[in-house]
Amino acid sequence: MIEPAVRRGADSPPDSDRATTPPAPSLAPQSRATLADVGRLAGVSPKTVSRVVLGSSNVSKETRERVLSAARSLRFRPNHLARNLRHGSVTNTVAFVIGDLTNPFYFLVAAGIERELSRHGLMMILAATEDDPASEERVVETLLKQRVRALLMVPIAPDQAYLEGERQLGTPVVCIDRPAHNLIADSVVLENFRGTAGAVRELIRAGHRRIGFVCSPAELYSHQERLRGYRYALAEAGILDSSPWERLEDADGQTAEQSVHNLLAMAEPPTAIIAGNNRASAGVVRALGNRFDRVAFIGFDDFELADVAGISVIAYDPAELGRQAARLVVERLNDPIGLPQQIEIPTRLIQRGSGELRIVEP
Amino acid sequence: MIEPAVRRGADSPPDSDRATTPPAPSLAPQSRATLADVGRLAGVSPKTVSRVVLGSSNVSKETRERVLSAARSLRFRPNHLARNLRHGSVTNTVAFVIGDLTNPFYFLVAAGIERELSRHGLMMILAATEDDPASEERVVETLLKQRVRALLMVPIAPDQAYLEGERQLGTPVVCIDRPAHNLIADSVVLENFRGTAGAVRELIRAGHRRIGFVCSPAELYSHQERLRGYRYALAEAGILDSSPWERLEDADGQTAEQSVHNLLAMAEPPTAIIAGNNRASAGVVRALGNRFDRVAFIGFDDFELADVAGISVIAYDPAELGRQAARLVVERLNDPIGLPQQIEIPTRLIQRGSGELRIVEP
DNA sequence: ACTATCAATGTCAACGCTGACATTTTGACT
DNA sequence: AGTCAAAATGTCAGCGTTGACATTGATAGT
Repeated sequence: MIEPAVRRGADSPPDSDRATTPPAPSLAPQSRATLADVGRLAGVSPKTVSRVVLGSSNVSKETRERVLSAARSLRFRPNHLARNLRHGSVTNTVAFVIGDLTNPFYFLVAAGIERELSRHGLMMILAATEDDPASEERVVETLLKQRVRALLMVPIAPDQAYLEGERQLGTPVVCIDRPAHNLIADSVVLENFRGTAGAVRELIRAGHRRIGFVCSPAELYSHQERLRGYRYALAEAGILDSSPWERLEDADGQTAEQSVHNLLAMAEPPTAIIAGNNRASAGVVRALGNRFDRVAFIGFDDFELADVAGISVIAYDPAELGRQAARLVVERLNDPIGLPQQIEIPTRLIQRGSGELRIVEP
Repeated sequence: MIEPAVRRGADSPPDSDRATTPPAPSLAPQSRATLADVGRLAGVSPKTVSRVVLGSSNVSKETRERVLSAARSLRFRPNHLARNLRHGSVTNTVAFVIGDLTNPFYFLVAAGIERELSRHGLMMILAATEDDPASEERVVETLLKQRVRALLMVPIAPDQAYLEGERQLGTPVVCIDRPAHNLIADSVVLENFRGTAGAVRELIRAGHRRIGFVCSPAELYSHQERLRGYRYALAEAGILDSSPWERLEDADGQTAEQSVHNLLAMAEPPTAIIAGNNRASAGVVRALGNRFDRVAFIGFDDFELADVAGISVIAYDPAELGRQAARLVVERLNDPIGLPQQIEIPTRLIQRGSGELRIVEP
């Protein structure tokens, strides 16, 4: 932890010297100018300087100009810490609490958030929990001490009840990608169910009956929903037990490749595979090595150059997810009361021909 | 712009009512507890509460416990705005000013920054300038008003002299990917020159003589260096004029594909192409469509699934770039004096066989 | 019993700013 | 010249916290 060191200028020697050492006004000031400094130079009170800075109308033209020139020459920059403290400790910083910073998905979400927030004069502070449930509360606590204006988070801890008090104090909390547990909060999620269900239906239509599903363990809401959609669409087609083809073991993002090899080694291997997230997709692609004539493939989440490789995906707009979440934050700030909303970001199947278009004989 | 609204509790009615309406102490407090509130409940002075919160030793065990329990029951959370103001307006927030949020490169850098900063109790605030030089100073100004502790930036404006005063006040400025203009500042850049020079040498070794270079206009330091490395290695091989094969026109990230088609339409088309950045790479891959038997290809910057597609790249670790930059910030905070450093992040050629390994007859 | 010492706690002011309110100045109109 | 409203400016306090310093009370040493 870096300690804040109070840096007063070299023209503030220890007390013993003060009486004898003359001030050195010619040197550039070593500490920041305040309203009072500007006022002194312009021959007005700090309050008048404040009025100028805030753009109040009740300042004579010549005073305003004198103040502005003094401010410029002292490089005055209003202290928002002080201003915010004065105004009830309300900042214009919104925190985005994210599990795994290296997942490109979240970055695109963050980009959407940043853009929307900045349209409303709000700034985004990014905090990572390293996908560690225990650190979530600690990170959030730190942010609240900074008096962030609102919280955007990808919930990772099993329980967000610790935020209840904060919510009552009027801090908006918006959950991203999955809803909060034990906390009334807005959330923005994907159409997970519709996404996989649609993909499965498409595969069924092409004649596939044995369809594999490679994903992480279904602990997260999003993955549960995707699994549910997959099973539901299979059930529609009369396939009531899909468990032989479910491989929910890619916890670390490295196992998906192996899962595919396992599936292909079955006596009756699947003729198509769906990946439940972008990490799993990468694993599947690695395992299949573009041999989609053998096994059809559809991945959840688009990725760079998937179009070149001709890989079909269930796509959506991560930036839109962020944008909507930020929009909810702004809405809640303007109108703290109101029922919590759950927004669903649409997904759509982009068919690029990675096997899923070919009609398969049963 | 959202106005900070002072939210005092419902138990603070207008003055006219105050005398008649009894306070409702049973209701949860609608405003945040302060040191004074906690002190009142625990029967001690605010200062003693402060001591407990700061972990000072000079508090008796029983007082400490009484205070802690009072703090817990009031959900007390120290106000860092006030604390920071008291301590000379020094925060623990470091800003990362970034041009284009959607470039995955910067996100990985940001991830590296965040991780390193958090090891030192610092938080990262992300601000985008939308690649607009004019907005850089505005964005930075806003951040400085918030009294960010240090600035990490990808310089986009042609001049950073406006930060000189701030530097003198002790705010570390570290530039990323390219050095600052007219400002003494640390910077962390890539081994751009060595990267392209090495790639060209490898192609020369394989027998290539006509090597194309597809990139954005060489306005940025990084691109200039890459171009320089490309030309230098060609000159080493006796090829003194490479201009016919230079296509520095991919300003928007969309033109690279067209540039490749132009190159291939030449009377003597290049037998190999180097892309100067990841956007250009995507364009080249799109244009060539994996037909590396026709034209060899090496891209600057690795990307997801480049290994699967077997595309050779000049790679480096973006997170390392961020980590080093953050390290510099921490170093400068601990030791404000010292010569500015320029750190170079190594690049290395990863040969995956996108044509560059095949020996070409001259 | 009497001081010296030290631990535990309190008082006060200030960090920089701005609302609420007070005062002074200006100028327009009798 | 005298009155009054409006405009321009100033005074003061307090946002929540914590250093510097003061005070209290207990313990130990003579």
